[in-house]
Amino acid sequence: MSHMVYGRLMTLDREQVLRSAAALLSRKSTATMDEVARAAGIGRATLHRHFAGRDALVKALESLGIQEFEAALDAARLDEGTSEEALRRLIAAVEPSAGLMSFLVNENQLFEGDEVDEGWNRADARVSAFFRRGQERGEFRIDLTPAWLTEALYGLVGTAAWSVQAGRVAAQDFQHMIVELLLGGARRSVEQ
Amino acid sequence: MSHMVYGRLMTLDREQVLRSAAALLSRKSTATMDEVARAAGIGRATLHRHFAGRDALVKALESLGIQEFEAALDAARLDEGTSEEALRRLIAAVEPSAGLMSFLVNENQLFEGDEVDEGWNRADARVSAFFRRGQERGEFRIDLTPAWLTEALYGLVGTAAWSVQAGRVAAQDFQHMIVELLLGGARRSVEQ
DNA sequence: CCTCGATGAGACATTCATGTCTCACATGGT
DNA sequence: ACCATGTGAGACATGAATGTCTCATCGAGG
Repeated sequence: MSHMVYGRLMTLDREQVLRSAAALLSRKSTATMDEVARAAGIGRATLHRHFAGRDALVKALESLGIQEFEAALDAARLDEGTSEEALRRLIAAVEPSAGLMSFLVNENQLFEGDEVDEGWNRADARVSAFFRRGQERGEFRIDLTPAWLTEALYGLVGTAAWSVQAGRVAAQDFQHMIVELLLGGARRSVEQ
Repeated sequence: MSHMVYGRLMTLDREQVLRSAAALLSRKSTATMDEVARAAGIGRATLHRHFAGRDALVKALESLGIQEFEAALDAARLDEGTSEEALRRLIAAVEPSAGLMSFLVNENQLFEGDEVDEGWNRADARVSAFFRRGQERGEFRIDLTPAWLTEALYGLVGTAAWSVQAGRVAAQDFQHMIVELLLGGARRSVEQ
């Protein structure tokens, strides 16, 4: 039998389809179900067999994105070392998922009042708590709220992912661009 | 006659319709032509009389956005005073157009290879040149490229506009959030 | 008061993405 | 060799947004 149980683990096929869908939709968020299928190298009918519809596909992508982001949060060990080191680890861990996250953030903006996936709230809380902790330690300035720093983090990750995608900045600078801007800003500090 | 010449100035009606369309589409970028019409307090047929179709409407919005952004660039007098002061003026001048700009930036991402409006290139060049000048003056750090700083500026403006819209941050903090993060970053500097 | 122009409402055709279904085919397991 | 399951391709219905058209109405200007 080629299918295993649906649960914490998913079928290899499903996983691969989801990956290629993420790659495509990160570039072209309005891609058709047919385009998604072609990109995955399968027929549209088969795509519909895996995912009931576009909504189901997007929800699956959302789960994947949340899962990857939370894995990045784990891998970053946000409570170890200085906040700066932790942030560098987080951005590094998040880089492979940046395109998908950018897509999902934009996608979530469309559902105005509707309830957002609880996973996002969990992730938001962890990021926000990280910034608050850094403030309490005296490592982050306190005139920028944790909520704004969290949003700015998402925004910069998305902007960087898109800028790389569009060829406007070098892919190898991804982490440096985000971390340096987020931490130190554009101003050239005196002691530097 | 209720119509004046179409040219540099547009009909008051047209202008107002465009404004309300900008306001609506900034919040809900997928709004229908019918919704746009209702929001403007006119019928769908009338909307089509003003703008041949959705594409024409978006193009008109793009022109409006570019015009407002270039006006903000003018008003900011980017070559007067320190780069920091100039950036503060720019963000202040851009605030009223932030929602529209955010919409247009996201919209432009959908037209991958297609040629972008030349107005954007002009504006991009001015912003990019501003950052480069600041680097040459020693006011901005040189390890972040002008291209990235330009993209980050757009991204942060859009993120801030959306965060305010979503009620996650206070509207009155708009300028401070963007300018401080963009200039100084989140790190608490020693001399502060 | 009358006329012209713009409008709103609605009918209508068209296009496109979606979702469902059928059928022939191939591949893998028995 | 046989059978079953998954698959691709295509036909088909559906719904939604778009674009076009007509017509009755309203209002301003002559």
